[in-house]
This record gives sequence, structure tokens and C-alpha cells, in this order.
Amino acid sequence: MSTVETVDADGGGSLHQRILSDISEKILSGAWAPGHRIPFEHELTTEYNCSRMTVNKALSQLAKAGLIERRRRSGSFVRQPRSQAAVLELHDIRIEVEALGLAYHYERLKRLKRRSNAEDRALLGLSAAGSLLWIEGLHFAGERPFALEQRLINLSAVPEARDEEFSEIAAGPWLIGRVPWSEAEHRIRAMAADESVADALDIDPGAPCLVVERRTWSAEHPVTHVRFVYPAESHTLVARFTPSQG
Amino acid sequence: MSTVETVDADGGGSLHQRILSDISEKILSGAWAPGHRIPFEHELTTEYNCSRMTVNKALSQLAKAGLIERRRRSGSFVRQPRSQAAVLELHDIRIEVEALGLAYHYERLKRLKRRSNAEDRALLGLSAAGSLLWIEGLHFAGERPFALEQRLINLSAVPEARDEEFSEIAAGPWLIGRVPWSEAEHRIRAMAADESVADALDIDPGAPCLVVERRTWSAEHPVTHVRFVYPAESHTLVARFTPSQG
DNA sequence: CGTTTCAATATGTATATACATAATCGCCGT
DNA sequence: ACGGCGATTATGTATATACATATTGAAACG
Repeated sequence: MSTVETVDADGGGSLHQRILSDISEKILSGAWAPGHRIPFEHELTTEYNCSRMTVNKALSQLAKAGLIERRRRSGSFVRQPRSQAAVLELHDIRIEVEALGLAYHYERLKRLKRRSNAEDRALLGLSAAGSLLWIEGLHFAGERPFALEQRLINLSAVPEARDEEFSEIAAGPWLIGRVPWSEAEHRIRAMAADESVADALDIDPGAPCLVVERRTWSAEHPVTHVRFVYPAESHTLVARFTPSQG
Repeated sequence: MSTVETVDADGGGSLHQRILSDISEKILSGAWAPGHRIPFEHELTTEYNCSRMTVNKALSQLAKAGLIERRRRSGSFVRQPRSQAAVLELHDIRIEVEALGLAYHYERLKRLKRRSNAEDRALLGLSAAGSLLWIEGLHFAGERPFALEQRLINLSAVPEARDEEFSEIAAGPWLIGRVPWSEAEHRIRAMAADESVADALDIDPGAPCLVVERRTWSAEHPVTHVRFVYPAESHTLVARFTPSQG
């Protein structure tokens, strides 16, 4: 018979995900040491009561990620470990500037309340529409622009922000004092300044800039997405690493 | 009829690989700009004359790598920051490139043994003079330069490197297999490409680049200082954080 | 006029199947 | 004892199919 039983239906994630995380867990916890042969595909097929394709996809992904190594006719093996983990502080621009011995001040450029569009939702990681706050501001070191800030605030998560003008105080410090964040993600890249950025930062269009974008969650709720644009000369990020176990 | 026609049989790689690399290429070359909707699965199915599963697997992998974003009912789109989703790990460029479905290869440009000068010692954090190795090489994604590597190796800490040519293997993987590192420091910034960098990476002078510098120690001894220069489009760093206690 | 409902559509995930390919094991003949 | 060769086995890659799910756009409704 050719009926397809869809097994899923558990509250959690997909079977694919479960296999992935189960095996990753065993490897990262050390339960399966490097060199250990993990069960054959057909054994996992039995264990998870699923097809070989499903197991195969999960194992292929682990192989691509470098966690395991696959050998025909022999099976799949736990690879020698790589290290990871970063420590890079949530940077407060005021502190950075003052550490340079310069006077800090902040200036709001724009403030706009509106309903979220698809792009906003992608940036914030929102699933449903809702209202949000869009804020643009400039951080100064002495008389020179130091960084441009462009920020989205999810008003469903932080309704109090609706009444804030953010004309004197930057949204970052304001949020930190109010919303306990549980997680953040940074994306760091280089970019050429476009017209409006160049104008705000008082640099030439096309000049290289460092862009740091941060998304913050509080208990699973997206809170804010902020983009800092620094002229290339004004900023270097520093991060220190130590290898995680062996 | 239920016969399965195996189409493969071309001298090159698999169909999966071909789809992956075709699309990666179009995106990295800029032919498909951010926001552009790439063809629907069923269209690619026709173009490559294959099943939806095959296309789906390739697109899913690109989504995981961060190159595209998939939206139900709407299609798949080129993402804003051309990125790959590897966390700011000890980044192995080969793995990054291969995750995009592109062929990786490395090419050594220069190799020089010399006594350290003041600048070298500053970069490595050395107090006394000594001999070191200066290596410059290019990492390729397909035919396109992906990153320029400039490296100093402290020969007092790694004397075995004296006899290595590093013409085929990059120094990174070589060192990892040999020297247990205990600490590393990263500096990240943006920079305009100068003449020589632009020439090596095949971009315009003045184009924005992301620069990642890493200094590595092994038991208090400086081992190596390496600088990776990425064209702005080819790379985004991603880092995740959770607050250290509260 | 706004809202609710519903069908169409594209992706997400799973199944069963088929055949290719690489590596290994064991048999066999010299 | 040794070298070669074929059978076995595990993974690699593709097909066709089935149904779930999210989102959009248009029709129906109050």
C-alpha cells in the first residue's frame, strides 16, 4: 500500500530536528567521543521508526557541519572537535566614546510609528504583523559623528516605548534599563556608505563602513533590531576566545 | 511506470551540487541582487529536469547557509546581507565555501622567512626578536577570490613550519593539527581595498572590505597572527550571545 | 467599508523505491 | 601463504508521491 503516514504531530520540532539535536548532544556532551562509530543509518531508522532518507538527510547535514565523518561501507564517525564560542560585549557606545577621552552626545534624527511590513518582520523575526517604532539617531564623539543608529522597536513587546520621544536619550540605554534580554544575535559586515549614510556621518559616499546589526529577544519575544554604522576609521571590534573543552 | 531514471552520469559533480553552485554564483556575482525573487521550485524543476525534492534540498541548504530566505506562498528571495550562518567560530574558510556549494581551492602567493621587525613584534605580541614566516595566500570560491590571507608565524613557537612550503595547504588547517592553541583574540573592522588587495581579490580599489585579524597563543607563546580580508559582499560574521548571569 | 472565510499556491517534511559507488570481507586458486 | 575477484554492505543521490502548513488574494458577508 502506498499511504504515507505523517508521523510528526508532536508538539516539538520535526523528526529531522530531533535526530540532529540528539546526535549533536551526544557528541558535544562527550558521550560519543571522537572516533566513536555512531549507529548505522538502518539502525537509526529502527530507533526513530522513520525512513532512511530522513536519517540520511540529518547525518549528511552533520557531516557538512563537520561534526561527523562518513565512510562508505564502514559507517559514520565522530570527528575531531573544532572550537567555538565567542565573547564580545554588548557595546555601549557612550562608554566606547568616553574611553577615547572624547565628549559624548546623542542626537535623534527621525522617529516614526508605523505598522510592520514584511521586511521589518524579517529583521525582527516576527511572525505576525503589529505596530513598531522606527528610530534613527547619531552618536557623536566630540564634534564628529561616531556612529549612525537605525532601530526598530517591537511595540507589542515594549508598549511603554510608544510614549518615549528618544530625543535626548538613545534607545539602547533606555531599553536595557527596562527590558531584560535573554538572547542577542550579531551580524557584522562591511558596507560602502550610500548617500544618506554618508550625509549623516559626514564622510564620502562609497567610503567603507563597519556595520553591526543586533537582534535582541526577551523570553522568546523579539524586542528590537538595531543597526550601527561606523566609518571604517572610527571602530574596531575586539573579541577573545578560548577553546571549548577539547 | 515506476522506473527511476538516474540522470547524473555527467563528468562533473552531482545535480545537487550544480544547482547549489549555479545559484550561489548568481548571488555572489551580483547578478541576482538582494531582494530578488529566485525562480520557484517548480520552475527550477523544469530548468534542471529533475524532481522537486532535489531542488528543495539545494534551496534548503542555501537558506541554512543564509544566502536566501524562503517564504511560503511567496517564493525564495536573495537575502540582504550576503552571509553564511557559521557562528564566529574558529572559521575554516574551506567549510564556509563548501557550504555554499562552491569548489574551494587555495593558492599561495608569497612565502618569506625573515627576522622579525618592530611591526611584526607588535602584531604578534613578541618582546624579543626572532625569525618568522610571512605567508600570503588566496582562498577561492569557485573561480572567484573569496578571501585574502596574510599571515605571520612565529618560528620560535612552531619550528616545524620552517620546512613547510604551504603551497597547497593553507597554514590555518596545518597549524590546527599541530599546535594546540589556548587563546585567541580577534579584531574586526572595515577597510577600503588598497591597490594590492584590490588586485588580489579582483575588486575595485577603494571597495569596502571586512578585515578579521586573529592572534593566537599557545601556553603564553604567541604562535601566529593572521589577517583575512573579505570583499564586503562575500561575508558576514554572525555571533550569538546570552547574557553572562545578570 | 472593513472583516471574515475560503481556495489556491509554494514551501516543509515525510514516505517508499531504485540504482550507483566505494570499501571491505571472505573465498578460492595457485 | 598470498594475491585477486566477486559478493556484501553502507552510504550517495535521485525519483515519485503524499500530506501539512503558512500566506496571500479574492470572494462573500455583515
